Amino acid sequence: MANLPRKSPRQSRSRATAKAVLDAAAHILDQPGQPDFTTNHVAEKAGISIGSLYQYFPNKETILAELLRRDWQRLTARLALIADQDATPVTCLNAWIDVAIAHQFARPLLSLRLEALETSLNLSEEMEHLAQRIITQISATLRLYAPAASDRHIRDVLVICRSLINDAALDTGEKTDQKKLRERLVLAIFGYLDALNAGQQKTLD
Amino acid sequence: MANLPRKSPRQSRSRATAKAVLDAAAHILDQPGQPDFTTNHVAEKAGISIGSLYQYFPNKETILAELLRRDWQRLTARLALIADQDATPVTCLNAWIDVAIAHQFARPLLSLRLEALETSLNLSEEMEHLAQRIITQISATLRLYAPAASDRHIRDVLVICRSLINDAALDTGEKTDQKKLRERLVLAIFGYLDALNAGQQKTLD
DNA sequence: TCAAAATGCGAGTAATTACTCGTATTTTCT
DNA sequence: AGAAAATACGAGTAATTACTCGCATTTTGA
Repeated sequence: MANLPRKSPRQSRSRATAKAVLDAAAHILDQPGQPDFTTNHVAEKAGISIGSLYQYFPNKETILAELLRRDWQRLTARLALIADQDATPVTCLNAWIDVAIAHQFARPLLSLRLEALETSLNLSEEMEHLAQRIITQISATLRLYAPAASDRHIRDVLVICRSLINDAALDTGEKTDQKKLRERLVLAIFGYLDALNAGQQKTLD
Repeated sequence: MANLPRKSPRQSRSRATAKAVLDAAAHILDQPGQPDFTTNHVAEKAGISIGSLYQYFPNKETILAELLRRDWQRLTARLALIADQDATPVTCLNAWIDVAIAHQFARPLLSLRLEALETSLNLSEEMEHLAQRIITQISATLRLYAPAASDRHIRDVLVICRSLINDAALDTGEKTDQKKLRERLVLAIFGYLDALNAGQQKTLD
């Protein structure tokens, strides 16, 4: 795998080329079935030559990393926007759920596949930091609702959310109703947290 | 991809060969990092030649399919055993949780990776049927606890269980405590179902 | 206008890897 | 024992695919 840094696009022409690559890659990865995600195919779909592709992406992995970076950045930006409005915990959580669902439904399979690569791809520190900040915010809000929740409990809630949303994204047959998905997410999250609160009270008795 | 049927092992020697292949494959897939799951490597780890491997497995996918079949069969057999004892719903559910956790912890990464292949691999009808039977049993038991649960709700509970167990399997750092995982699973399952029951009662008022 | 820089091109290279096939060895069975 | 069947072997083949490099074309800037 080549790892040489490539020049970054200076002219608008080359910026369009780089964008075409990312768009084509995103499109390919959002298709059902096992995607033909080869560099040659990406270049073809982007309407450029394979040589041009490698002028701005030093290797295949870089394309995925950039897609993941953009996806993640878009999501975290929206989540942060809500957090900054310091509303009540429940309002915050509800808004976050909406954002997460909308994000997943925009490009269901793409999000799903990028997420699967999260561990194998090495993200930039910028991303790591951004991610940590969002998780901290969500954790803080969740803990306002369930003060006794451990880090593990918080993580559980996030894992549960992801799995339910991902499962909905896999529903190719019948279009999953976003509103109903929302209701079920609320059920799962607050079900878990309420049970946690109740259990904690019991031990406090 | 060759698809010719190969002869099935007749002598004990060849049965050992086939077993060695499966054992090696399972071992490779249970290692952390991206596994070197190539046919040549599997044969090498199994201590046999690549030619011998292809004498009993017509192609690479067959190895995975057989691994998945065995894994799934072992799990469903244990789950069915519990269901046949017709205990109370809660007792059943608790026993099932223990089985699921033990199964996952036996070969954490292997289970995880085989599960990811579940959709792309085409399982035998025998497996499909067996799976459906187990799911039906679990669904019935869950519905005894939460009569108002829809198919979707049942599926949610199963999805939640899988995700929490899988997430625990990924914990390479600190060994996740099985007992604590159990408690959290109970929290998630009954939290969801209790919330469902409560919500249903509310609309019935 | 025109040289230099930037960008585009795509046939070709090198590495990987699933899978074959002719041959050697071992086991079975009479 | 000895022929036939079963099993083992592994160098070699064919297909795929990430990536290069020399050259053509376009854009920039003075």
